[in-house]
Amino acid sequence: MDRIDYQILSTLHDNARITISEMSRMIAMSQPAVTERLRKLEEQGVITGYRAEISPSKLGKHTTAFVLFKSNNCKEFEVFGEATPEIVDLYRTGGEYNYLLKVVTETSETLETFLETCNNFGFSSTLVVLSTRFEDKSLVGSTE
Amino acid sequence: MDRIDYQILSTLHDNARITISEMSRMIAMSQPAVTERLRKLEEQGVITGYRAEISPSKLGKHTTAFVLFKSNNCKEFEVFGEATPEIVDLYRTGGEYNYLLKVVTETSETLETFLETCNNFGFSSTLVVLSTRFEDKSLVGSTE
DNA sequence: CCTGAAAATATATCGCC
DNA sequence: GGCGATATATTTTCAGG
Repeated sequence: MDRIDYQILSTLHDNARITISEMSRMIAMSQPAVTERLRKLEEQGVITGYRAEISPSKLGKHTTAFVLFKSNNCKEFEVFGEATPEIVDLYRTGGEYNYLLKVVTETSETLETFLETCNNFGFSSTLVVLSTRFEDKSLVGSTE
Repeated sequence: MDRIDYQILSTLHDNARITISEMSRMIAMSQPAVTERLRKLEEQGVITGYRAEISPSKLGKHTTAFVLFKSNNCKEFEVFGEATPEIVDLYRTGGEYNYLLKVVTETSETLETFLETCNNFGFSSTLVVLSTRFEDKSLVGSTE
């Protein structure tokens, strides 16, 4: 993992659909060499995937919240988490609560319905997101 | 936005680097038609970007935490948030705290240093992530 | 590990329905 | 909106340093 690998990671973090040819021009290296480096970064698990970012509001999902959760039946709760489309992220945490969920719903009413379902599994505390300042800041600094 | 648009979104959410030709085969539509639909989805802001997912641990970042924050100088705090590479996500929230941060650091020691810096801006409460069950579940159901 | 060249794919841009 | 055809660009593959 040298500086060129970091440049590749940084570039793909900004735009995962860039062509390898264009990247190879940006970083002044032949296109087959970039292809091979990229293949290795994927193989080693440094890059775990590529995803399109989709605007929740354009899909009618206008409410985002984080829910702290305390469950005493973790297996059951995780099955529920997997099966529930509103739960976008699911983290196991230390401290008073044992789960943190990111939840995306259509309106605050839909969020309320979701939270009522949650009450079947334990105790929760909700933080409503008013706005997102930024998300997914790059882990690789521009000069690494 | 019909069923085909949802198929395009779902496919790109799973793999943002798929070729349009391959997508056009999967959804049985001509390549120029898929290209045109994709162009419109980007133009309308339904798709806001494409990013590579990078494994924090492969970059030596082994600690993730969420930090609840109460600041009484929001402008100052947001400038700090932008400038601080450890802060990966920054949300404005309602309730007792006014910010929620996702923080990624190398070790728990680096997290501690970060939290000490934070104390200059207000009061915080930290939830350490033990493990991530899943992240970025698709907002578009497979049959929409 | 990288380059350069050639063959196989993919994309952009037509005119047409 | 979508299709087919074609010109341009990109990716894959591989011999050679």
